[in-house]
Amino acid sequence: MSKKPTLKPTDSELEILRILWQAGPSTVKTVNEKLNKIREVGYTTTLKILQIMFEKGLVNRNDSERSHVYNSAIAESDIQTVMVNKLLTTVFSGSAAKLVMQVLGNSNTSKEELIKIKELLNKIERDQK
Amino acid sequence: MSKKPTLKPTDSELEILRILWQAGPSTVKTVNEKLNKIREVGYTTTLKILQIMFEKGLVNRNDSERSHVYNSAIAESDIQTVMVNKLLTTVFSGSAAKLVMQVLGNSNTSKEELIKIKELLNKIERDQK
DNA sequence: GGATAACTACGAAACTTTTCGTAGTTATGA
DNA sequence: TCATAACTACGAAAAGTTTCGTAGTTATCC
Repeated sequence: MSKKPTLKPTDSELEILRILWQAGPSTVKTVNEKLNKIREVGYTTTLKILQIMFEKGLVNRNDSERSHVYNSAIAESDIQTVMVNKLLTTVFSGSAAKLVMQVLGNSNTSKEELIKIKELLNKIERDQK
Repeated sequence: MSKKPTLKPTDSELEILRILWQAGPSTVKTVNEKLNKIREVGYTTTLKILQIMFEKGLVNRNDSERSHVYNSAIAESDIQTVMVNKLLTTVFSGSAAKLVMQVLGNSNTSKEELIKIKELLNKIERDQK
């Protein structure tokens, strides 16, 4: 019965979602303070976006206390899946390999991470047989 | 002296850029026809977006003929770099490994692609030493 | 109780993006 | 040449996003 969220957050919404994922349930005040470590933004601006996100179903809200407590209503991994798939189709014509090569070729990935990735590759190869 | 493009195309702009990358220099008519294979959109809508993109420097234009010919002014790889980096920071907290694992875990990648990726991994490992 | 502080709600302005109607211009062909 | 087709230009409406001012409500503390 609850409306399913858009799963297409705007940039501002994503910024707030990241804060919530990292911090867990938070008041507007807290979110706004963390936002202001990155850039200047008014309290009511943050409040408004949180309210819009609540309407969209992107966050849920506990208003039993005077200071309402907001929390992400969607898992970080869900957003990651959606956003990666979007990037894949819109910018890499669906080629996962191209995307992966772009990432690996362009960033500094630690040895440990590379090993993890290689293990995953081996696992996928095994499963494909 | 030419203005440098934003490198932050909107969704509609990206859609058109993809068509141009794939097809090369194209008239509005051609672009619009290809767009309409995906979704219905008016001719003047496509024209308008192309004109805006021209103003932004995202595309260049040859208007020596009556039918102006538009072409992408930025390389596909440049957009790929920008978009991947954006995704990395905004959705994966900068962890390339997480992103790669998401991609590999969630899509059907061909054996050949997997091999290519593994080769790239080996190369990076070698270079790191 | 009354002033002040800490909140939320509401509404609207400012911007950006998307869409398209309409008018004007140039080419084409009967 | 004149009607029609194929374009571009212009402008503005529609929709979405971002921002914040102002008003109202509730708690706190003297």
